[in-house]
Amino acid sequence: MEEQQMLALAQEVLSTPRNPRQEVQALQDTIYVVGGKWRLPIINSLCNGNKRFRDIERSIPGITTRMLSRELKEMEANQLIKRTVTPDTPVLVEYTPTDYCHSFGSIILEMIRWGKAHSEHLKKAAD
Amino acid sequence: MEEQQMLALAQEVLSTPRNPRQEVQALQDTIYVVGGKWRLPIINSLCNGNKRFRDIERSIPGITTRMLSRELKEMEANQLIKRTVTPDTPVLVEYTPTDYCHSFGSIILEMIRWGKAHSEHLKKAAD
DNA sequence: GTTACCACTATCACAGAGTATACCAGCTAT
DNA sequence: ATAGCTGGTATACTCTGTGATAGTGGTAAC
Repeated sequence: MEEQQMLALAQEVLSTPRNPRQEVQALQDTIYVVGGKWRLPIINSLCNGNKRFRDIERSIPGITTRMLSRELKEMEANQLIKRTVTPDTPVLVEYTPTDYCHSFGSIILEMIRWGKAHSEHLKKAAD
Repeated sequence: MEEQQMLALAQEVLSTPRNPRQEVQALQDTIYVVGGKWRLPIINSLCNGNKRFRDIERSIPGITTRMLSRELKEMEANQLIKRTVTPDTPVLVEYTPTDYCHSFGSIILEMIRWGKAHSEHLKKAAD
């Protein structure tokens, strides 16, 4: 990415809203799509290079096999991920994020940034 | 904000993760705090300048008085907003976002960006 | 005097998100 | 052979976030 583009992005990101109606709709759409406790952590895990069921499971504290299984199925149906089975022995199942899936990257990064800042905030407040 | 700072921000936003353990924790913390259907739309509405109960309500499609009331109360308890009562006649109640509340700005903007891009995506797919 | 706005609160009810636990078939290393 | 890995399913349960509906007390306009 070029410097110019990055500046433009930063400016757009930081600009003030223009059309509240449209923007609240966009916001609610996004909340609907990434809603729930597990979508974004799963996408994050996949984008971090985890491909196999148990690896993804282990990378997300607190998730159960049931929830992971359910979410992966739904995300495959929604074209967010691709499931590939290699029928060697032993069988290998791999989940890979699609381009569409990668489009959540900025949201996830902002949320990680916020979470880190928040924990710093709590540390300081503990003094 | 200076150009230098903005560039640094853009670079940080777009950088690849380093510490997956810490980052997944930060992500889950954030999801916990902004979880639910209404938090972010309410914060967005407040940041757009809405102060009064009915104004906020009207600015968020689908929300009920009950949910708005509940969320506002909890957000006040969590120092996200300030509630000010002016006991003139008629009584005036105003909700204003705290600095802490403003810290969600980047997340909201990214989600609005995603939502807009998503609707463009759907329009194109309709062809 | 009745309609309507403001700022809510109360009660009831429910789907479905999420949890807990157990289990399965197939493979593999010891 | 038995313990452990992989990639899941099945069953049962909780629980809470959310929705629907109604109502309150005060003010003000027509």
